[in-house]
Amino acid sequence: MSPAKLPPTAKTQPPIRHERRKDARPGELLAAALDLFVEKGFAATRAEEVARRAGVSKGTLFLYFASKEELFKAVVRENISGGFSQWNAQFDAFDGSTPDMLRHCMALWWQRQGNAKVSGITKLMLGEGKNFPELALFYQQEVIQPAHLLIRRILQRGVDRGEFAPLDMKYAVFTVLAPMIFLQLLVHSNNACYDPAEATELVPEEYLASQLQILLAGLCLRPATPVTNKGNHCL
Amino acid sequence: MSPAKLPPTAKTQPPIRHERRKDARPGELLAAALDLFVEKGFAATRAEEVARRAGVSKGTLFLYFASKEELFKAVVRENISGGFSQWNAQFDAFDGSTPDMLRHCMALWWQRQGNAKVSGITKLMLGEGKNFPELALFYQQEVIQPAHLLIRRILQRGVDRGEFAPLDMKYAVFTVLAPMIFLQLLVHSNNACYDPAEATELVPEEYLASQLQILLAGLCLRPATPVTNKGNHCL
Amino acid sequence: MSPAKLPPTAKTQPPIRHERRKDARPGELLAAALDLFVEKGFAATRAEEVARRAGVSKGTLFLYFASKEELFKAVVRENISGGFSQWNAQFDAFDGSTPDMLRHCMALWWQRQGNAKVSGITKLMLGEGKNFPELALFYQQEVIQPAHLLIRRILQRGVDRGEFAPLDMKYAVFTVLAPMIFLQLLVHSNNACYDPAEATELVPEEYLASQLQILLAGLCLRPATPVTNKGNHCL
Amino acid sequence: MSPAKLPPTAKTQPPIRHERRKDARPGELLAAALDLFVEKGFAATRAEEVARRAGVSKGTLFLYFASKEELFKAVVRENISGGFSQWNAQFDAFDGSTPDMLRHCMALWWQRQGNAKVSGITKLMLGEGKNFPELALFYQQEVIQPAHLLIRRILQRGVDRGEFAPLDMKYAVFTVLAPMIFLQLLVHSNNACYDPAEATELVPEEYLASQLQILLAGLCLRPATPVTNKGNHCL
DNA sequence: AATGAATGAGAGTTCATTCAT
DNA sequence: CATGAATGAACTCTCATTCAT
Repeated sequence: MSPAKLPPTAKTQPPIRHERRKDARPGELLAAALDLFVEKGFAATRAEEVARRAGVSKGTLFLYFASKEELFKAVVRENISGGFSQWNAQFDAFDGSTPDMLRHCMALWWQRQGNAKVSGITKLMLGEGKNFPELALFYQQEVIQPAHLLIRRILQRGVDRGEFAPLDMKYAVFTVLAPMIFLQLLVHSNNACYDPAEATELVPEEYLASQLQILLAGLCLRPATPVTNKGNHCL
Repeated sequence: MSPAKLPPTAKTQPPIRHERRKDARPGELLAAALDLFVEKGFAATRAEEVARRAGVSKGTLFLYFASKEELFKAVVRENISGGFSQWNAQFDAFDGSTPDMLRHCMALWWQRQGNAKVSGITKLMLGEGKNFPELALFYQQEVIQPAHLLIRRILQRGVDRGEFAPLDMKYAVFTVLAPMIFLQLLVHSNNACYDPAEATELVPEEYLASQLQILLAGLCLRPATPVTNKGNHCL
Repeated sequence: MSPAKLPPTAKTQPPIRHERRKDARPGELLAAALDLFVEKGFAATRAEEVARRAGVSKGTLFLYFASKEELFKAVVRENISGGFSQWNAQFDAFDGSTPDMLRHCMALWWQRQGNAKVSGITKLMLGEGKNFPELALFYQQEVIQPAHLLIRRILQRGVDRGEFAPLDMKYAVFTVLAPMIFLQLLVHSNNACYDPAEATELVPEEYLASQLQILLAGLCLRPATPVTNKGNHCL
Repeated sequence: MSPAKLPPTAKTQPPIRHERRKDARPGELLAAALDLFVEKGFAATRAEEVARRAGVSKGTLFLYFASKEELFKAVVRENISGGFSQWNAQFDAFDGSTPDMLRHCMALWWQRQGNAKVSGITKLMLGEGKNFPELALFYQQEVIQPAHLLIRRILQRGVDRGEFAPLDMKYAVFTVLAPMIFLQLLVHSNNACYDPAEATELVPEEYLASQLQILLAGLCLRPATPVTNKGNHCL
C-alpha cells in the first residue's frame, strides 16, 4: 500500500528526486516482483527477471532478500499484511451501523486491493500454495488469519450491537470472503475462463454490491441460520 | 564390447526386470497424471513422478504420450471434454422445465465433475494458463467453449419456451458458470484459504442450490436485465 | 554385391516368390540398414527405423543382429568385403597389360561400388570411425587392408612385368585410392559442398579416366619417382 | 528452509568454489569446442565435455552460447568465415600473375586452414550436414559461398587478364576446391583410411603443388575445355 | 520366430544461489 | 554496496537393448 515501508535504512535524503535513490532499491525490487509474481506465478518467475525489471543485477536482489521465498514474503508484507493495522484502526474509528461498515469496507477493499495488482497474489497462493508449504504457512498467518479476524470482528460488532442475528462465525466469515476471492480470480484469469472474443463485461463494483445485499439480507435481524443457507427462503 | 566412451555404447549390467505388460498403461498413466497435475499443477509435476506413480519407468510414459503437454491434453480429453457429447445428449433428451433442467445439470455436474479430482484442472488452468499458451488454447477449445455453448443452449431453451426473460447471453452464461468455478477452487485450495484448524464446513450441494435459487429468481419471468445485476432490487 | 549371401539358413525354397520369405528377413534388414546408414550416418540411424523400413519389428532386428554395431559389420561384409574374393579371382584371371587392368578395375569398381549406395559407407567411416573404434578396426581389417592389398598386387604385377617403374608402394597405393575416395565423398555430400543451385555436373567416369591417365603417365616405364610427385615436371 | 520437495528448492551443501572469472571464457570455450567437434563430430560432442575441457561447468557454457548449435556456429565464424575479408583484401592487394596468385593462395590456405584443426570442420559438415539442416545452411552461407566466390574471383582475374582461357566457372571452381577438400579429409581420417602401421607419408604441400600444376596446365592459354578434362591429352 | 512394451542411462538446457571482484 | 560470472541439481525427452508373451 504505502510505498514507504522499506526494510533497510530510511534516513533524510537529498531532495534531488530525479536521482535514483539507493534506498529505493528494495522498493523497486518489490514492485518488480509483485508485477512478475502476479503475471507468471511464483515458480515461473525468474529471479533474474525481477532484478532486471528493477534495474539492478541478479546479485543485488539476493543482497536485499535472502531467497526468492523471502522476496515473496516481503511482497506480501508490503502489499497486504502491512495494511491490516490500518484496517483495524479504521474499524476502531468507525461509528456508523455495521451494515454500512461492511459496505464501506468492501468498497475500500476493492479500491485498494481487489482492483490492484496485489489481488493476483491470492490467485497465486491458491494455485501454488501446496508446492511451497513455507509460503502457504506464511500466507496463512500473515493474510488469511488477520483477514478472518477482521471480518469476524466486524460481524461480531453487528451481533453485539443487535444489528445481526447470532452467527455461526466460521460460516459467516467465509460467506463474506467468498465473493472477494472470486472477484480476484476473475480479474486475473480472463484468458482461462472466456473467449477473448466475448471478453466479459462484468462490473466488479456491481457484483460486490449485489453480493453484499444478499449477504446483509441474510445477516440482518432475522434469527436462525440464514448464513448457512439452510432453508433460506429469502434467497 | 567396444571400449568407446561414445554415445550409443550401452553398459547396462543388471537390467532390472520388465514389471508387466498391458493396454491398461495409458489409463494408469492418465490416472497418475491427473492426480499429480491436480496436486502440484502442470509445471511442478515431473514426468518421472507420473511414471513412477503409474508403476512404470520414465521412458514408458513417453511411449504413450509424446510430451508432457500431450499427456496433459489427454488427461483433459479423457476426463472433461470427452463428456460433452453425453451432456448434450442429456440436454436433447430432457423434457422437464428449464429451471428443473438447470437444477438437474448442476447436481449432475457436481457429482461427476465438481466433486472429483478433475475439478482441480480448472484451478490449474486458471493459475498456469498464461505460462503454457498452447495448453490454454487447447483448454479454451476443448472445455471452455463447449461448456459455454452448453449453458447457452440451456438458457436459450428457457427463453424460447417462455420460461426465462430475454437474456444478455454473455452475462448470463457467466453467471451460471461463476459459482461452479468458485466451488472447484474452494475444494482444491483449502490450505491457502483456511486454517486447516477451522477447515470449513461449507456444504457444496447447499451452496450450489442457493446460488441457483438466486439465479433462477433473476432469470425467470421478469423482463429487464436482472442477469446483469443492474438495478436488480430483488437480489 | 550379390544379395544372396545371408547369414542364416539358405535352403531350397518354395518357388512362390511373392510370399515374403522368412529367410529374406536378414537381407531386408541389411538393405534397410545400408540405406539408413548411408543417409544419416551410423550414430544417427535408429535401430527402430531400420526395422520399420525392413517391415519388421524392433525386436526382430536384434534377433538377427546382436547389436547395432554387428548390424553395421554385416552391412559391410555383405556389400564390401564379401566382394574381395571376386576381385582377387578376376585379378588372377586377367591376362592383359597392367595399365589395361587398372583401367578395367577402376571402371568396374565405379559400376559396382562407387556408383552405388555402398560408397556412402566410406564417407560414414571417415566421419564416425573415431567414435566407434571397434567398427573402425573392423573396417580396417575387412575393407582397407584387402583393398590396399589388391591395389598393391596390381601395381606389383606391373612392376614385375616391367610395365611400371619400381615404386614406393605405400605412396603408389594411396595415389590410386585417393581419387576413388574423393569421388565417393562427392557423390554423398552434395549439400555440404555446393550450392544446390549450381549443383555440380562433374562426370565421375571422366574424372576417374583423367585421374588414371595422370597416374599411368606417372607409373609407366619412366624411372625416377613420379608417384611421389617429387620434381615431377610432367604433371 | 522449506521442506517442499518441489522444483526450485535448492539443497546445495558444499558448493565447490568459483574457479575464476574472465572474458577469456568465450575463447576458451570456442577452443575446446573446436577440439571436440573436430575430434568427435557435432552430434557426438557433449556440451558438458566442452565445458569441462574449457575448465568450466556445464552451466557456464550456456552462459556464453545459447545452444550447442550456436556454439558450433560461433566456432565456424571464429575460425573460418571471419577470415574471408582478409582473403579478399589480399586478393585486392596482389599484383603478380594469376597463376602465382593461385599458388600463393593455396600455400597460405594450407598454412592457415588446411593444416589446422579447423579443417576438421569440413569433414564434420560433410558427414553430419544432412542431420543438422540449420547448420548446413549456415555453413553454406558462411563458408561455402564465400569460398566459391573468392575462387571465382581469382579465376576470373586470370581470364580477364588473358592468362587463362575462358572457363566454365562452375566446373573450374570445383576443380580448385577438390584437392583442398580431399586433403582436409586425409588429415582428419588417418585411422579410417590407413593402417596406423603404414601411416602415410604423403606430403601435403607437395600434393597441393602437383595438383596445382595439373590445374594450371589445364587453365593456361589453351582454349577449349581443359578444365572439364575432356580430351585433355596433356594430362 | 516374432513382437513391441519396458527400461534407464544420458543428452541439452534452465535457474536459484554464491562469491570474487 | 553492487555486480554478473559461475555453479550444479533438476528437468524433459531419446534410444539401444531386453524380455514376457
